[in-house]
Amino acid sequence: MKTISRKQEIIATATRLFYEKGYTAVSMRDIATAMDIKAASLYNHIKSKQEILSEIILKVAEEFTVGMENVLAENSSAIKKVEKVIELHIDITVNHSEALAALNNDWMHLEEIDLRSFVKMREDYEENFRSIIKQGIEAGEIKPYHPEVILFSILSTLRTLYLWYQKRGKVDVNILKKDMVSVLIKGIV
Amino acid sequence: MKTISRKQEIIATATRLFYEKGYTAVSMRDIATAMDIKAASLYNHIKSKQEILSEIILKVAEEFTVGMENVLAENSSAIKKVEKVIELHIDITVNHSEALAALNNDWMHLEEIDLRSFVKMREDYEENFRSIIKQGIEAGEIKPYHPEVILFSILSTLRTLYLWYQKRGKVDVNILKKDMVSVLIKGIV
DNA sequence: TAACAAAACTAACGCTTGTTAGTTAGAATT
DNA sequence: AATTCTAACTAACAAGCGTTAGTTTTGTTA
Repeated sequence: MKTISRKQEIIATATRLFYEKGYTAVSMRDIATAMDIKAASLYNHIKSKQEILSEIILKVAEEFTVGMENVLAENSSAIKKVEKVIELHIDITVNHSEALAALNNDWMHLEEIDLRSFVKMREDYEENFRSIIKQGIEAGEIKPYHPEVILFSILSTLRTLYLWYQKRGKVDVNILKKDMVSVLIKGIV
Repeated sequence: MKTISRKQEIIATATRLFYEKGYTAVSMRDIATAMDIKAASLYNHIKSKQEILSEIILKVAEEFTVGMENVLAENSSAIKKVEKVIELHIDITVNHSEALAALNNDWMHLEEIDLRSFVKMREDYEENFRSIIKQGIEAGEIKPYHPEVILFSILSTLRTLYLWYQKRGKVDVNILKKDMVSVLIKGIV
């Protein structure tokens, strides 16, 4: 179906514009103009502006959820799992850096089920990460700081990586992973 | 002058709403309704919606600038300066947690001189922080990681602290400072 | 009590918003 | 050659936007 690919073009264009100015500051006419068509034409391919936002955000949110489930399923130490989570974030950042702006800044403009579903995913994700850290502390692999502070510190860095990755001309992924794992882990072991 | 205090009430109300939904998603009518008056009445006290945004953002941005200048003026080790910067962020977060949402997410909706002035302040701030880290590395106080990665990691955590501080019922400031300094510094020394 | 300033009001402006209805040009399929 | 499908178009809608002008209410001071 050609419609699907055209729909993906719209979503890609919107993702870029949302990254630059935020969801509410971008109009359907802005998106259309960027594609050299009229705003009404967009509705041959998408149901609403809201649908664009939820496709952008939920697709990436599901990648996080699936990635976290894979990490949890592993049979390895807590520290190794933290490393895997860091690498998961970096992989997603590299592939969807612009979508992450919408996920981080515009999720509250989701509606109804989409909003609830996103919030649930995010809470579960944080809870899973928190339990990995707690297990690491119990096992003596991780220093006994307040787990909340460790969680917050690592997650903040990972969540805003998309801003820096864009700004400082896209470093090599493997070097980035090594550096980030060093800086984020060395402080807590 | 009563007008000034009324103006501050408007700014305080707008700050809260901008924190919840973002600058562009909040209308002048929203702000007015939250104050139990009509939108037109706001204009007895402020020039424009834009003025509200720039007062919110630039006031806090100047606190960061002044704070950083004080840190630079100190005669102490690089590590001690990094500690002071961490404490500066925590103090500002505690006092202006909602304004920081606008500063972080809506600065791009500033116009003209205000936008230029903000961007300049932020660039200078980052550059000053970067040079503290570089000096620490040269002096052997800080591990020789890529300074950019250290800067990014610490600054990301500090910049999103306002989100966590709101969510987890406002911890005691001094405990927070001690914990954050531990987690953020121990990893790099 | 009259005068004054502060701060609210009503009404409206021109413009932008997301979205719908109906139509048309071109390409693919029968 | 006729039909169907895709994807664009024009035109318009009702609602909401930031803002202005002019007026009225409210509270303080002379």
